[in-house]
Amino acid sequence: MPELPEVETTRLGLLPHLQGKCIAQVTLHCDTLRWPITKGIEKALKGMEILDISRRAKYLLFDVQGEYNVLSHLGMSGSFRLERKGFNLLTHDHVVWSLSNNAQLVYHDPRRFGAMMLIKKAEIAMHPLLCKLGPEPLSREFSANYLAGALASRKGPIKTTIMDQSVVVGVGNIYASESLFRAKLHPDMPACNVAQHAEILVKSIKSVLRDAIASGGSTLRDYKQVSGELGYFQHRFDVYERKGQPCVACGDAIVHAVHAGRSTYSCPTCQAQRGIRKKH
DNA sequence: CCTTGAACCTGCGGGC
DNA sequence: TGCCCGCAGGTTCAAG
Repeated sequence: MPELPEVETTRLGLLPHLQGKCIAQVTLHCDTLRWPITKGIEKALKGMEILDISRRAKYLLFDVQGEYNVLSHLGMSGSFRLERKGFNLLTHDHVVWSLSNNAQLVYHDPRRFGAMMLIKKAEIAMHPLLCKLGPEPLSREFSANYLAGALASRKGPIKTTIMDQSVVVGVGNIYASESLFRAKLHPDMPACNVAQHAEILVKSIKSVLRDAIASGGSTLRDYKQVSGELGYFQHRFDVYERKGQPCVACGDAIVHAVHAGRSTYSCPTCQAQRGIRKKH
């Protein structure tokens, strides 16, 4: 479910409730998500204060007292919510952190593609899940110059390339289609041919992600903000899941395609391949 | 190195 | 009603 905007919305929702609170108890209702939940996590976190929550790519990083931080990923269907003591445990509520003020942090993930693991603070930068990630899309590091260089050796379609987390992090299946629409670039364009349009693509990715964060992310099926409120960026999709509906810019029907097994949506007119003249 | 496809797992909606 | 199929916001791994 979550791309960068949903993870960032989760972080922003959790932070004011968790920062400065102590973890009284951790309860596991499941051993394994995508990987086993770190053995001994209950003991390692007990009594520790939550100092901060940060985000890298689509990972949440809980900075807690002691030797370890907690690295978590929401996979396709994961979410965090806050409850009160005595709450009704739902199916797929896999982990509960009981806080010192009786608030309960619940990790819920039907498909269990997510993750929760301890990592040593000293090893964050070199952690295998984090060390090969590309730049943060909303940072200055993600520039036209950088992207042009990253695309130069890539011949695959631009859509799958911007979803490659070693090129740029945080862009998933929704925001890839939305970004390419804003940039007026066809998803099938070979990535190396997009190097010359890197500036508009960088701007489009940044603006889509910023707008989505400002809207509390997108709720397609089950994603909710920490408060339980739905995201509402889905009401502002230009192309995603709009097959056959009129393009917001030109009125032509949005088309659906598949790239690397994932659905892609685009406007065949607005995103006609740049640099290729229409035949007549 | 780059790319693709399969795998992980559950739930839901559509067609028959 | 029930079953089977395809599909769903991600990532890793193996193989070409």
